[in-house]
Amino acid sequence: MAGAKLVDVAREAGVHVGTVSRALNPATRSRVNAETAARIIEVARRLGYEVNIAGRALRTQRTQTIGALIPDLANPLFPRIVRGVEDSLEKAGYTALITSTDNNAQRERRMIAALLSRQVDGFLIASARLEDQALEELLQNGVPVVVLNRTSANARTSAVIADDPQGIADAMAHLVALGHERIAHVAGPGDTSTGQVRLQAFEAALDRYGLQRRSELVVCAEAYTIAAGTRCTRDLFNRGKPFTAVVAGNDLLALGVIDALKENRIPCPERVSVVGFNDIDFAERMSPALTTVRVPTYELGARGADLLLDMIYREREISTVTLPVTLMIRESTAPPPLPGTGLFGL
Amino acid sequence: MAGAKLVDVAREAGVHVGTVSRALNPATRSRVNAETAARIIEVARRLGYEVNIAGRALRTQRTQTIGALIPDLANPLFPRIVRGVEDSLEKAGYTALITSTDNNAQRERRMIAALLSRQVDGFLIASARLEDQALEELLQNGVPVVVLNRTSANARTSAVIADDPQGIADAMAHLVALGHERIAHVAGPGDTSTGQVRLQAFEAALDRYGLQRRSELVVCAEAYTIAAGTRCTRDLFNRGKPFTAVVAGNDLLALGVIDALKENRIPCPERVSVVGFNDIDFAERMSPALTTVRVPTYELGARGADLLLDMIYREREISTVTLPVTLMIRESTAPPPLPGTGLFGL
DNA sequence: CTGTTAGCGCGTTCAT
DNA sequence: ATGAACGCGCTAACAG
Repeated sequence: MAGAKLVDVAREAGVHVGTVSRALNPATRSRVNAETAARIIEVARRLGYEVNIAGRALRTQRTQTIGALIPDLANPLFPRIVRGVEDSLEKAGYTALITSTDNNAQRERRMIAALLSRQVDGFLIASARLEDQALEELLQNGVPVVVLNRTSANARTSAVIADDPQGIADAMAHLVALGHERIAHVAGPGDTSTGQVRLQAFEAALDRYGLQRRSELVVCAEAYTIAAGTRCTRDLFNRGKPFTAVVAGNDLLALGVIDALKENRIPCPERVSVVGFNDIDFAERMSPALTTVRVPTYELGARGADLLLDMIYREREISTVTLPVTLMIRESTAPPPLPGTGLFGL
Repeated sequence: MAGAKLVDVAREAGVHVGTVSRALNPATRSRVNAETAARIIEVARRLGYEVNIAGRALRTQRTQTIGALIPDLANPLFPRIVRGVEDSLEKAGYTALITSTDNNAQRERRMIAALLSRQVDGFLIASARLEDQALEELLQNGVPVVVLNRTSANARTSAVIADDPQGIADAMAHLVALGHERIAHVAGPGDTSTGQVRLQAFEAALDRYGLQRRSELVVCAEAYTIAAGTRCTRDLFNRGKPFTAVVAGNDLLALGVIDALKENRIPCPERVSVVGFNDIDFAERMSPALTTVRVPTYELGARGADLLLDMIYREREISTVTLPVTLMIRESTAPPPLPGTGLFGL
């Protein structure tokens, strides 16, 4: 196990290092006599030889390592994505350097520099903003990048995303079918594609069902966190416009909404329904169990990694993969209260 | 940004690469004229020079990268630990290669091989088993290792763990104070230190309070998962011995216990109280909010990383750090039902 | 089919 | 204080 090198294997097998290198690499193995190759492989195994990736990297300019930028591992959405990434990468002998960015542009830059320094072969970025300077530079320098979950304004990025418009459309159809007419939206941050796209889909649905767009019923969160969801909902209350349902930009925001509701002793879903987005782990165990849009997170990560490997090896052109979503109806949505019993005497 | 090398900086600064190397490394900077050093640093900055870690690694035998073995990122316990690890490492210019092992010994071996191949400077292992062949080999080969959360039977391992005995003792004191006498234990896997230590602490508490040890009220889970918790609780039911409280080996098992209770329409905490361990994110938002033992997870990761860096740089001797825990009393525990109204007519 | 050589980018020794 | 040269482990190119 402890560090035999090519030269050790070569000496032991009575052959030269070049031959060993060729024998051990499946791609070049055909260029060496089958019997000697077999002997070399056997010796390598016996000596516990493992290639030194640093040495190889210096020569091939490939580390077989990619960098993954994750906004916040504590958001249960991301561990699932990471898991998909890992599984896809492992098949190709790749490994991921995973870093949390905290949605902090400065920290993100530091992380990218650290990863670049480690000669990663490409980036998987789940923390992209619509206008993303760092992402822009990466692209400019021809670094292979695949954006996950969110997109950027830059059209030249490959991406794997969920069908957000469909998800919001399904959520709205569900609420309208229940009888809701005054529906609020706690949108994700405006500098993320998910924030904007879902907001647009929300407004499109309003139009579709002939419901009035009310700017007082839309509030934009500064981050995808529970605390932000709570703050936004308090805002909504302060505006004094009645509503019977809230579509939240994601599940954490939805949990924040529910917290604010509890603060004000407003029962969910009896007086206000709440819908989330992503279907994070434990969403169904919350109180109340969260109605939300399920995103195939594992697959999202796996497909993203596959796409990136394609770009690294085959210099494939950019492409966007959109994954289907499913509305999960649980306990946080119900028909609106009867007129006269609802919020603000609605 | 795009790959300036030492030689580029040297040419631009009208000086030789050796000098540049010395000027850029804080440790050797004193050996070079202050003015030229300043000029070199300026040029490096202007050219966007970033050290090539692969090149450095080949020379120094150090990659400034460590490997982290995590059983399951989807268990909210671990993202917190990882975050602590990241923050500590970043201060030292280190990065972590994070891999999920799934508690699968074979997968763990593959991951270790992949990390070794990448010349990681050390390992942070949160997936240790009591008898861990792979860990044993790492230690044997003098690879710096710090074990997190769990320990192994091998005394030569440095470790950062929570005060499990105290946590269980607190949980038991709480249940006994509420009036519980028939307390069951859904223990973690017997091949983990956490499983064994918590079980022992459970039995010690039974003795302390003069309660009878009943083997029918102890069942050992095969994994730290919700599903395993549910299966174990069904087992408990099948044995037909009454109990009014369950101490679970960790929070996921506790959630499984609660699921099994719901299956049988047994209200928690009215008829059976449940205590978990770890205080994972969202534990307080579950239904019912989980009474559990809080472990300082972020600090656990941060201290572990510090310890590992110490071992790498100062070849420090092995040591164990034990972190204090806190019982979080919430909604899943309550006094036992009155005799005659309880489970199995208790 | 295999041996030989060179060089990836860096840090360090030795010499000046 | 700085230049020159070497070698870390590996693979690619070229001979033979």
